Amino acid sequence: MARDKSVVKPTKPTEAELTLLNILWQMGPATVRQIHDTVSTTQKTGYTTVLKILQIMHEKSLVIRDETNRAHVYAAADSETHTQSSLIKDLISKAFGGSTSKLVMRAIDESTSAEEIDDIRQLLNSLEK
Amino acid sequence: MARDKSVVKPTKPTEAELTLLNILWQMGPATVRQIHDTVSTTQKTGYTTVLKILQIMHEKSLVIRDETNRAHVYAAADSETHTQSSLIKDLISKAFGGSTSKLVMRAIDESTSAEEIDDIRQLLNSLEK
DNA sequence: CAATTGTTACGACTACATTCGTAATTTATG
DNA sequence: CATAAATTACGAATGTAGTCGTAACAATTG
Repeated sequence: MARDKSVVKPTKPTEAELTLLNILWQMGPATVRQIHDTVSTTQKTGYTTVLKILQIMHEKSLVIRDETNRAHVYAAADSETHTQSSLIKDLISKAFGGSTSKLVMRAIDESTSAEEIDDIRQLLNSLEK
Repeated sequence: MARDKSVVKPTKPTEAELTLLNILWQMGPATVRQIHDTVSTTQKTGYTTVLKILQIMHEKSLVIRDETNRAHVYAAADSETHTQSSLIKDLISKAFGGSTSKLVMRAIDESTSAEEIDDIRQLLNSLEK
C-alpha cells in the first residue's frame, strides 16, 4: 500500500539521527561543519556522512534548513521534549503493554543513583498538589 | 575490529523480535505454529517469516530452543523484566542524557490516565520506606 | 582570473531487518 | 510401504540505515 504523502507522518529518528538531534538541541542551529566538529569529539564519523544524514533528516522533516548562505544551517524541527515524549510512547506501547506506570516502575528499579531517586521523589511530591 | 565472540553481547531485539518475545513471555515456551497462530490474530505474517525470525533470534541467543521433538519449542532467553530494563537503559542513554529522572518526568507528562497516576503515586509511597 | 579551499549533491557499497517461496526432512496415515 | 501433511532449512528479494568517495559547484585568495 502506498503511503499517503499528504499526511505528515511523525517519523521516529534512527540512532544516528538522534545523535545529531541531540547536538542540535544543545547547540541550536548549526552548519554541517559545526555539527561534524562536535560529533567528532565523540565518534569518528566522516564529514559527508554527517551531511548525508542531515539531508535525509531534511527529507523526513526531522530538521529544517536555512539555505540562505552557502553553508546551510540546520535546526531540529521538533523540540527535545516532543521527541522524547514520542520515543517514550513508542517504547511503552512496544515493550510495556501500553502501561506508563510499568515503565516508570522499571525505570526506578534502574535508578541506582541516590540523587536520581531524590529528583523523582521531589517530582512526585510536586505532583501531590 | 572483529567482535569478541567469547563475550556474550546483549543484543537489542528488533521490532519484529520484540513482538515475538512479547508472545513468548505471555504464553511461555511455544512452537512456531502456536506463536504464528497468536501473532496472526493481530498481524498478517507468513508462517515461514515467524520461523525465520525465531531462527535468527536463536542465533543471537534471544531465545532458547528445545529440539527434542520435531516441532521445536522456543522460549525467551531473558525475562521480560530484564529486557525492559535494558531497553529503558538504552533509551535513557540515547535520548535523556543518561538521566533516569528526566525520563520519568517525561513519562508522567504522558500519563493522562488517572489510574496510571495513581499507580505511580502508590509506587512512590512504597519507595518512601 | 587561476588555483585552492570549502560545501553540497550524487551514487555506490555494506550491513541488517523483514519477507516469503521452495526444497529437504520428518512424521503420520491409509 | 507410499503418500500426504507438517516442519525445518535455505536462499533470494526488498527496504532501510549508515558509510564514504568522488564529482560538481561556489567562494576565497593570491
